[in-house]
Amino acid sequence: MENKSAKAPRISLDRDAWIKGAIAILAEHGVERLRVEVLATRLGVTKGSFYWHFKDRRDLQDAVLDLWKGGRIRDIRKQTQAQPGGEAAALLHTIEVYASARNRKGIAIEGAVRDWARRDPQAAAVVEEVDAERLACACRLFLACGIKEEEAQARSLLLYAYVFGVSLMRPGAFTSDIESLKAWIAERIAR
Amino acid sequence: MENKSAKAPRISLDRDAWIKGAIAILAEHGVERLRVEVLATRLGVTKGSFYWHFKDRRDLQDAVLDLWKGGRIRDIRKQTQAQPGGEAAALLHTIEVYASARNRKGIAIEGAVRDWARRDPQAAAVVEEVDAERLACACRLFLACGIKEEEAQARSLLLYAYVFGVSLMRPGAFTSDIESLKAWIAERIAR
DNA sequence: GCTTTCCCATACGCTACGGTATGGAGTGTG
DNA sequence: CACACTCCATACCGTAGCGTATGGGAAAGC
Repeated sequence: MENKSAKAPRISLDRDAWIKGAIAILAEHGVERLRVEVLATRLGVTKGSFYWHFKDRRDLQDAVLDLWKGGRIRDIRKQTQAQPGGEAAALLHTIEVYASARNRKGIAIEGAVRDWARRDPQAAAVVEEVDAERLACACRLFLACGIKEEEAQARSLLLYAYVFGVSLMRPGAFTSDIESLKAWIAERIAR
Repeated sequence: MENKSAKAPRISLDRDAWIKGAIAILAEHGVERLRVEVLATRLGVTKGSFYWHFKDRRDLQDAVLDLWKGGRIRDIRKQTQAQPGGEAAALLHTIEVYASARNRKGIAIEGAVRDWARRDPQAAAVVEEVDAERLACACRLFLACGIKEEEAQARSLLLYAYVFGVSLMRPGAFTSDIESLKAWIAERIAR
């Protein structure tokens, strides 16, 4: 029983609200389940609204990729900026941020996008760009630590491959103290 | 125009043929696209046949998981058996096998299953079992190399996380000589 | 030859979803 | 007040896919 005077104050979604909702579904269920009717229902409207803001489903997907790409590049630059002398700490911090169990939502999105990229060229291109930026950022830090070019590149690749790798493993039953293992690994990568 | 005397000799699929076909689709398009009608068409029959061999779609999926699990466990045990003194070489060989660009089909299946595991508890359980077995196998090799328990565990985790991580990265544009980078990384993990 | 069993085809109902067409309520704007 | 613009609802069509019901042909056993 909704009172007429208390009814929803004409919310009026914009493109961004749709994209954010889409990213949420992406994180929870993957691209395949990112459907316009489902998303519309979730946002409390019908798909009639969707097709006013977007040309079609693909249009939404492209917007999602764009937003994600921008956010990731901004984030990695922020995470890897270090004052002179603090580069090693920044590296450990980066590993910590990406490999830790908090940041759940971000890891879920990351995984969904990477899976998406395995079949979609657009998504693959975006992932490649983001990876390149991240590798470059890490590489800069290693170089600032006095490590020579090729080794810096190798360590950067190892760093991100490891970080993304653990995100899709479940080393739960492997050992009692997973954290000390991760600490050892971080040291081996960064130093 | 099919000649009556030349028509197909009553092929008669069995459960295994369906499962193998399912794995092929899994590798190419992921679980979400593993549909019984599509699979049936691909095998040259209709879904009437499918529902004779399987209870439902889930039944097929479980069979796929079972077959994959068995194969992976058998494979990792075979890959990691080494004569005394050859353990370090076996480790490098393991990295090489899992991280190299050949073995494409296997990597594709691996990726599809891991993505599958992010939403399906059954798949997650299977992945966890396989991971545990692989970690244990690698750990054994490290221990045989004279590395102490905790470090062996850490290195094993690093090994597989790295290997699975590179499988979903595209470090193509990062450097000119990706192979020497991978060689450096393999050395750092194994020795 | 007849029956049983195996394997598959056909036909059906149902749901989910993409995309379009169209109307309509709300909010400004002249 | 008339009009236009924005945002959304409703209705509709077409396709893909799951699962079921049922029949039918081939091979095997009797």
